[in-house]
Amino acid sequence: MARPSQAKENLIKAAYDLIWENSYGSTSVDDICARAGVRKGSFYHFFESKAHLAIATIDSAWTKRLPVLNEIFSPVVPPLERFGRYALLMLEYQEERCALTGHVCGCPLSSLGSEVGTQDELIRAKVAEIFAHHLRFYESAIRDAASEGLIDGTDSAFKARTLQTYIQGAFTQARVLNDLGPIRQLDRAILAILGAVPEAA
Amino acid sequence: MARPSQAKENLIKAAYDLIWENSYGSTSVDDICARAGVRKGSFYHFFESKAHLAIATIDSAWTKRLPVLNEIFSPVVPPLERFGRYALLMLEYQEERCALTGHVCGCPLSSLGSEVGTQDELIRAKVAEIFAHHLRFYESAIRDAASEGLIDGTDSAFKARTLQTYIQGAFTQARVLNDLGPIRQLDRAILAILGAVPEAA
DNA sequence: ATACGACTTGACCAACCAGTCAACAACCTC
DNA sequence: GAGGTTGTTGACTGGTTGGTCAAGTCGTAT
Repeated sequence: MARPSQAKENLIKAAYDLIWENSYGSTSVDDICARAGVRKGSFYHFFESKAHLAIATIDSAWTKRLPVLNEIFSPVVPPLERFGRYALLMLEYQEERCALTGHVCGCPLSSLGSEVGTQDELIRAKVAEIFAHHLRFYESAIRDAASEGLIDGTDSAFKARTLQTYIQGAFTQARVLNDLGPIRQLDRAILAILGAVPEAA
Repeated sequence: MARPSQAKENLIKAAYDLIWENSYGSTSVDDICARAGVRKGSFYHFFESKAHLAIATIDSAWTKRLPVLNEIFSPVVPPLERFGRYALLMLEYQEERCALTGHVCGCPLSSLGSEVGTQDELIRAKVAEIFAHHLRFYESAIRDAASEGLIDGTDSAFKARTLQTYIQGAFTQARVLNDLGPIRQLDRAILAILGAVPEAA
């Protein structure tokens, strides 16, 4: 039935890389097609618009990220250590990207969401959706940490939101300053925000 | 000598508003000229490129913001109250913009810096410069708070950086979620991050 | 083997993009 | 009021933008 084709996957990968490294607005459909080795006609066979590709890109990235988060934030892992592992993973991703592109690229979701947030409601909502998923991991780890007496347990939801806001800020700042410093401090700052003594690494 | 003209100021104001509300990439020189009521030829009489206008926009905004910060972060104001006033001002700005545009717009510097950070080094560096200025206000207030015994005084520089990262995250998140919530929580979260009991408002 | 739908191709479009330019108008100084 | 500088105008360019389309190609289920 289906004629086998890697075009769709190639387009998603190319778009993800180009938008992350540059920006949504400065990445043209032609750029994406060129990197993917796909003709523009095929692009519009798979995606009805550039915005729809961006959304597919987010979905694809989330599908790949979810099992990783499930592992890191597994209830088997000591609650505070989950954040340590998460911070380390984020640092590794950023270092890898930075080595590849010569720039600190920050969070692809954050950058994209901030760029088009006021203009493309579909993309904005999709980014917000993924953020909401992340928040659940933070909340769960914070509640577990509180129940083990590792941190103060009042208003876990507020702590989780604060943490997410901070993490998002770290990525944005790293990109703007073109400096991995904020990502390197992620681990320490998370523990500080949670009010934990930094010995759970 | 100089023929009086408001064109330059109009262009800066128009660019500031349009880029803040939308994005750098999606704001064309024609758009800016149209809103400013200025012909494109005049644009290029005052600015050598779109990027140079963006930089002039940042400079102009900073020149207007500096005396406000000097007042809020005056040594005359109790250290922790400075953050409270700052948070309130930020909320007022955001509410005003939101009412005007129908969207939570976040921090214009942050959004712009994140968008073009990997592509335009001049703009990126200019945004980073303004961030560095802000950091000094935070550091000073934190040191003052510590010397008054209001908060723990170990590693004020780290606390200031953490705070700035958080504040930046709050703006980005507010924009992406199209929700003033993160800005409304600014006051409380800042005090929590500083480890202060929330009674200095 | 044939037929059908999934995929590909390259040419095409109108709109828009940042930036240019030569001619012109208004102001200030002298 | 003459002259030089500063600001203004609108038409122009060459390239790029997101998106379209008709014609073709290929795999596969029957």
